[in-house]
Amino acid sequence: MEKTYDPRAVEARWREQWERRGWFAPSGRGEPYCIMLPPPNVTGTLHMGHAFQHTLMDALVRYHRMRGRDTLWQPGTDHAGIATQMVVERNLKLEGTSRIELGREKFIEKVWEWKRYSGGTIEQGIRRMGSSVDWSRAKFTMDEEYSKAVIEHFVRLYEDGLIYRGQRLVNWDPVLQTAISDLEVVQQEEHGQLWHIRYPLAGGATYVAADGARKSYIVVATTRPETLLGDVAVAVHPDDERYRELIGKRVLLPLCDREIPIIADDSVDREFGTGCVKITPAHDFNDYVVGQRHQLPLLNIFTPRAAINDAAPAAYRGLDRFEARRRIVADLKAAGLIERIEDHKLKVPRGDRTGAVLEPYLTDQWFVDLTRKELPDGRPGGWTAITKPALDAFADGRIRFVPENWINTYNQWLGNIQDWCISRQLWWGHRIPAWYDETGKVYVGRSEAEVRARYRLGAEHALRQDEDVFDTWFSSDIWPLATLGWPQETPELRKFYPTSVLVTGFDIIFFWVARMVMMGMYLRRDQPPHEQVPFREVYIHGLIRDSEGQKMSKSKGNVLDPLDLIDGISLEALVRKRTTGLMKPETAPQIEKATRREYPNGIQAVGADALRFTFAALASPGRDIRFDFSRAEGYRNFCNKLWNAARYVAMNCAGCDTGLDPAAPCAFSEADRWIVSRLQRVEAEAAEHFAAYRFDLLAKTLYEFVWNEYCDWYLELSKPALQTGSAEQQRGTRRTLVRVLEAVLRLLHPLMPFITEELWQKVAPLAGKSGETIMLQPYPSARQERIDADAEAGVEWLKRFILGVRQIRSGMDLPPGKVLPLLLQNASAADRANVARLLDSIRFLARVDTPQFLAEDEVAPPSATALCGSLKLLVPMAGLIDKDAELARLGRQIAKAEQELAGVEARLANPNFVKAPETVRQQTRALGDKLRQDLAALRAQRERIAAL
RNA sequence: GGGUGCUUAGCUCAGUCGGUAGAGCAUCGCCCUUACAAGGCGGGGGUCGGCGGUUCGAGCCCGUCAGCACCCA
Repeated sequence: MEKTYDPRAVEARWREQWERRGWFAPSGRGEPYCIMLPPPNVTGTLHMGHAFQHTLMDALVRYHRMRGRDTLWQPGTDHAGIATQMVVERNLKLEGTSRIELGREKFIEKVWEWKRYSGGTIEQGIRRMGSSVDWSRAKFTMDEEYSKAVIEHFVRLYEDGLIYRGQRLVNWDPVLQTAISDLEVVQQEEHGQLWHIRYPLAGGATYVAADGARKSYIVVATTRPETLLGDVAVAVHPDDERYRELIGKRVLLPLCDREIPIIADDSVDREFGTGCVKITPAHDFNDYVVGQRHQLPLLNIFTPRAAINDAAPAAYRGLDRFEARRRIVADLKAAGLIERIEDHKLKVPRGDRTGAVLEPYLTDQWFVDLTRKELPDGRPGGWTAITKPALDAFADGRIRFVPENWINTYNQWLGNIQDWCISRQLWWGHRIPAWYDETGKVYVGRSEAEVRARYRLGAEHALRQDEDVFDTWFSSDIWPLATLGWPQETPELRKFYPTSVLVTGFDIIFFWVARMVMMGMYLRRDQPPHEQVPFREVYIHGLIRDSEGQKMSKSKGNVLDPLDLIDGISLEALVRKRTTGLMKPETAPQIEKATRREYPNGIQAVGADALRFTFAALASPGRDIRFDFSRAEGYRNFCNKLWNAARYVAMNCAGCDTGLDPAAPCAFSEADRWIVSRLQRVEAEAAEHFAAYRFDLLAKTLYEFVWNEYCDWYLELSKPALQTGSAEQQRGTRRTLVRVLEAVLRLLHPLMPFITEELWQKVAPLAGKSGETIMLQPYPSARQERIDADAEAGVEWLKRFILGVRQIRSGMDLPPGKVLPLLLQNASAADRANVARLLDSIRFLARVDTPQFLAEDEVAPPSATALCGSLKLLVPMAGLIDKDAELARLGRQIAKAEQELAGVEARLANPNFVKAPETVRQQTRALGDKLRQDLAALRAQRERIAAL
């Protein structure tokens, strides 16, 4: 074996083998366990969030597979409507053409081309992480079968009366020219202005304003003066004394020569601006509601690109909305109608993809009803049939969140949900299965043929399919169903639905989790209640941020590519990667500088296992992760540690008797029994941590066991045993060495699949295990009867003893290799027995001669001292030890003990301490006694040395 | 405005049932000891954000203030 672990070749070999042998597929035996991979964008690349998420899912899947469950990890990709269409449009622009120029059919062909070109990238990334997904079942949301399921989904809801088409205000992206979901709107606080505009009263009327002056106008405050063209009323609060007399009167809308009414509505905030607000129902969500209440007309003044349309006065037609604002403000100023302009902070809605300012826009769209209790014909409405069950599933525990407090977020959102606009004015996606005849009458069905047959429409009856496609989430909401074959009642669907756990980020609880629950349950409502839900648990993980806590983004230039961490990357290549293709090229120098500062030597390869282990170790619940590269380096070192431990075991056990023959007796030392005992405890902890999704504690437990116990102590203890032990003892130690290591490899396998597989192949035969892969071996579980309290106590004593000698050695600057004489004073019978039993270990690990016991009345020579309980360890000073150094060392120890004793005594002195439980009081008294004894011994020693 | 989370060593974070604080990295000293220098051994480093309360005892429970982050309106 090489001296250092090199992940590259090992990883490539095993991931190829695992997949080729079909070991990722369900075994067909055992209780089902299923995780649905959140389908990534088919044309995307693997980012840190995926890598993190995949680590956790793969750990779960490998764990349960090893536990004998019939395990399916269902992979696949999403067509990601808007995102993909935008990328392809950008590419077309570079080629000097456009979507419109190509036409729908050719454009879609281009998208498929792009998918074929870049579609494998993310899947390769997933493979590199070691994810054990069942590739043979991989699905794509635009697959023919999947698309059929999406259509079925829509048609069924439609037939149940839960889908309607209507003209409503939606969030409109004027750049993409499509409706987008509320969830895709980012409300950004920006600096703007508040314009105070005079609206003259109609017919030359006047009134006495609040300041006592008689005025012929009222003042309306607005952040969007251009929408004035679409005003249909001015509203005041009904109780507002200032304007009471004006209610029912009319104003003359500036620049438009239209008269509009002054109405009273109690939604008006009297404190905001002047207390008079303009009402523009076609361009503001609040105003829309007000308009409905007062039966006001809807006056749309924008084109789909948000330019002024022909409903506005001729002077402004065709102007872009921002230009229109400038012109309108200028014209109002010229007319003396601007009273004042003040700076104002406001929330601006922007599209999360384009960054464009969105418009509330009046369009025909398709909606899923999620709010009605009952349909007019008496059937259940969307609230009753879809929303309420999705709330109930969590309330009654059929699904639970981990960590559970996410339930609040979920309930709050679902409790206030609006109907879901599912149509998008895009070309890439599932085209809505609705057809219109010449009169505009709509027919919904699974295909045009079905529609014609069903409604008896002959070929002479022209039908035109709806141009729009579905919101992507309206297809991924049936992911757990459709990937398993729904609407067919397939064996897979019966076996794996409901799935076991969904692993995802909190940012898509609304987008995806809630919608899968709603639609999954609705479409399975004929099943028993526990079988309807799409998953039993939802594990919500944090977001991966950079080391400064910033979100990783291309534009910030702080993105890390998981593959670069696995493979390593030079500084120059990293800088190039981060600074090319920026939206704002002028930020490149800054990004370059920051990158050179943070990674002056580029990134050294750590391998997939170390990266996975890092993610697991950082996966504390309810917390975002600041990705710290030094942590990954630490776990690369851990891989190397494990590798070298195995190397040691191989060197000492390969070709030797490792106790496989049951006829040959083994003698197990205290150390052997200790490490086996500790292993049981670790195995029990591992099971707990998996059950609680505490990957961080799991990683910590295993790390500490391997490094601090198995390597630091057990391997060292095995050395004297193998050098000087009897045949039985050597056999016992070799057997323990290989068996504990073999178990450790299985314990670690779900987190670090590659290195554990590689080492297992070498170690397993020595441990008498056979099998083609560690993947399919049982996960270790604790055996109570192997816990050995005596051995644990013995080795703890030994560690204290050796630590004492090492402290003397280190404090005295004595070379590690130098064999020291050692005297023991004040030894109890137990101490004497321990020394006798563990003599070889003591001599080897402490590097001392056989210790000599001092008789009770014997005077010790001047020595450096350490304590092991009440036992005093003495290293004679003659020729070895520096008096001043030893005094300083003792001084430090005394100070420490004094400080601790002071605390203990303060507690004991508290008169109320009698209320503490007896065990605690006894513990505290014992601690005080021990400290006092230690102090006495240390002080006496200090005096003796000082007197020299 | 409503909600959630966070604040512990220089940095990144654990801390279970309330019993008197831990890890990794960094740092300092000694050591290339035959598994591992990506290492070994030892050390230093803390007013657990502030204040108040409950308690014999608070990093942990309660209240309050401050700061940071995110979500919703």
